[in-house]
Amino acid sequence: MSRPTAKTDARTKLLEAALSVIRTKGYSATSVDELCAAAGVTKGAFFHHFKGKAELGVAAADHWSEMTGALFAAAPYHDHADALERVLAYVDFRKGLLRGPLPDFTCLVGTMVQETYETAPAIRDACKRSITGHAATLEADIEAAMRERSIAADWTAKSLALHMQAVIQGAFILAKATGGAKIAADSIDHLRRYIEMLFGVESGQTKRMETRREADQDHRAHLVGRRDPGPRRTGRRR
Amino acid sequence: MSRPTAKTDARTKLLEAALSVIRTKGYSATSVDELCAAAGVTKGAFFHHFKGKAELGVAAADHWSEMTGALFAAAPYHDHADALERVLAYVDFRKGLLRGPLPDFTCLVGTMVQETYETAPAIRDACKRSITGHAATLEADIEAAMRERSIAADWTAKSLALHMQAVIQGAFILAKATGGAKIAADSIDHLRRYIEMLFGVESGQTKRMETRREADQDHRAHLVGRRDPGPRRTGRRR
DNA sequence: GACGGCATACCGACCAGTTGGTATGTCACT
DNA sequence: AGTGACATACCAACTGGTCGGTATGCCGTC
Repeated sequence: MSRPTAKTDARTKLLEAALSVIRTKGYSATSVDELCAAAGVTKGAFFHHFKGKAELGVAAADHWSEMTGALFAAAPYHDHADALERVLAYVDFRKGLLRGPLPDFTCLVGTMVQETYETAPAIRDACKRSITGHAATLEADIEAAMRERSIAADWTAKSLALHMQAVIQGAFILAKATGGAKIAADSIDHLRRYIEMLFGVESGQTKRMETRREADQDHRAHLVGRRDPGPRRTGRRR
Repeated sequence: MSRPTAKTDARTKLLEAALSVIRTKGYSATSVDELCAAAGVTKGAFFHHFKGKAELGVAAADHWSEMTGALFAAAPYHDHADALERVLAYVDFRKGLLRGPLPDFTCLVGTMVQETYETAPAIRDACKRSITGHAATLEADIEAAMRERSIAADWTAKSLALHMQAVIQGAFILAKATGGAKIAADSIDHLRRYIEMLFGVESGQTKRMETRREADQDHRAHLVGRRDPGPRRTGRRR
């Protein structure tokens, strides 16, 4: 049924090329010819597998969802027994991904949706699926954390999960604007601090009225190998 | 020096058209011809004022900085005597801007930089100037708030100002993906709560261990017409 | 096990329209 | 008569997309 030519068929090569090229120059600026050249296939192959450029856009977003889905599913942040720690470890994991050239760690669908939200509904929807689908994988942990820590909040697990995505997407934009990842890492630090505060974690970070003078030094220390001593309390309330 | 033909010269019309068209379809997908048509001028006028499309991109970003700079400079959030309240009022102001069609309230430079960060350094730099320049206008208030509230933190006013921009930019992406502003408003709510928590504001929002059952109801109440009872302290500035 | 029939995967020349950009001209002021 | 502010006409390169063709595998039939 699907053992056509061999290992890497043209479709897969085109999809893989699309991720790389579109993340570098955007969707609109990426031409079909360039995509074919990058994938090492001909235009005939392109239009054999996709009805047009727009369909490739959708397929690329879906492919992105699969790739990132697998990456996050296999990531170690799930290992923590404590739900809140899983959430925080997710944030750390995202921060850890901010390495290498910008096109390698920024988000395909975040880029694409900005160019297509008004002009290509099919692509926009694929991007929406990708983002909200990924956010949904965080909801259970956030909810569990809320339960475990007895958090009664006027925000929902879903809204926090989406907010986390917003911060990450925004961090990518700042990174692209400044040409470096540091600014993105700083923003993710703020996100982590926010989550800690939401859940009442007393980290060594934000304290009031104490004029701690070592504060400025351990700026990034909290993420390299950070591991909270353990769940404060296994118990739940409610 | 600059009273050429009349009220709205071609350059200004092109710039204004650029804001609208680029925000709708992105920079790459916007053609010079379309820009000219939208501005009601000819191609000759375009290339008379700009060396090429890239130069228009830079000029559009600079124009955007001027426009938004004036908007925010004239905005009422500066009126509060309390620095923290100015910062929070800024957040509210940003949230209040989330009205009408998406292309009307989303950010030009946030869109452009995603398409040009690797291919057009001049545009990227103009976008960077726009974002960091705007963030810088928040720094003084944040710093003053930190002083007034005696906050000793391991984050800087600058990093918080930039984080606020990241959240807003990310919120725009989510809004574009979902086709609505609500998701962006929710994210800005989270941002507000974060700032409140950073500064130790005891708002009616996130409480722990109290099983408040009205929490779920007043979900959006806190921003529609929110106005803290008044400055906590008329206190000094610098 | 050779056969024709048929589908899939891919090739690459070609097309019409669009792209950013140019060359030249007009015209109102100064 | 020169200059800034446009307009018109035009172009070469590129755009997304088409189309006829080929190579190869799988199938039931004889």
